[in-house]
Amino acid sequence: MKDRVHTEQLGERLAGRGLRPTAQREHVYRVMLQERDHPTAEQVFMRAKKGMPDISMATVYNCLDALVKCGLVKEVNVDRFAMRYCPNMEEHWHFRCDTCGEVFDIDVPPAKLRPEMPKGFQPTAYEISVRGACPNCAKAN
Amino acid sequence: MKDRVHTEQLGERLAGRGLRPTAQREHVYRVMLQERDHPTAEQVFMRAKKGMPDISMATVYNCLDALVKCGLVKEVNVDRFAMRYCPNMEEHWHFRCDTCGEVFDIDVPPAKLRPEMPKGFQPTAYEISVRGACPNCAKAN
DNA sequence: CTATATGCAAATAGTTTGCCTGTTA
DNA sequence: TAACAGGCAAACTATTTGCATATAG
Repeated sequence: MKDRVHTEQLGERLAGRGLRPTAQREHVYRVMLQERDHPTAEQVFMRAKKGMPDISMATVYNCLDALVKCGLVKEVNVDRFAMRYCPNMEEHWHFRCDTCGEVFDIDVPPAKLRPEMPKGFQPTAYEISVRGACPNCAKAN
Repeated sequence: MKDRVHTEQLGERLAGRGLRPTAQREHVYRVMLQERDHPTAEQVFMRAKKGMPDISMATVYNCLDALVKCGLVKEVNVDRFAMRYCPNMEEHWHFRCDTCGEVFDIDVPPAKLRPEMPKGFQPTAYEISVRGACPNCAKAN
């Protein structure tokens, strides 16, 4: 149900940016909402092919771009490897596990979200990511 | 003088990691200390060629790797483009200007440096980068 | 003399682009 | 029917690798 609401938003959101709603964009968005993790474009591609076997990698990039432009998905850049995409639009931090490579959302009290900058700097986006061991991997040593 | 001290450290630091001191590694380190900015490997390569015309790109990567391994340089990953290298080993944040692309060090009171994580997470590195307009570009609108 | 580092060129990974066809408003 | 989107393959950028030669311990 919640996904349905989101999917209906999609058309308006795209239109607001002069972008057209297409089957591929809707499908990619649906795929992004299905698992609340931080897939790479490659992973989105593989998941998207399950319901739409002919979709191409270039289209996945195009769709993800469109979703980023209309504010439904965020790009996350936690390491030197592939860009990841995050459907959680709440302002939050990321924790990347050095052992399993997984990326976790860290919810943070609003007061802490926007650290002060020296005067003159005008921040628009805070990208805070922490690396280390996630609870699972820390337990397993 | 300050650089000289650093350069002398280099041999021991490398040895401590089982790495050999070479002319190239010393030269790349010297280049890193000359301008306290956040060059990409490509930029380090171009600067390094001035004093050592035959150095190769692969060697620049090797040298930067060696410097990272022995804790004299840090990798900085502020966008989806090339990795940057930072000779400032003090714990600090980064500010990346969306207009000019420049990366600035932001010194932060120690209390703020290591935000708390939910229990179970064991952080080893905090990578905090903020994007927006730097003082110069903000002034120029 | 043996292990490690360099230089070069080729390989790779992630992403973007060009071109032609299909689809949307 | 004009502008935009999709599919495919080729191009591109940043980085890594393999291999022959050079150098450090």
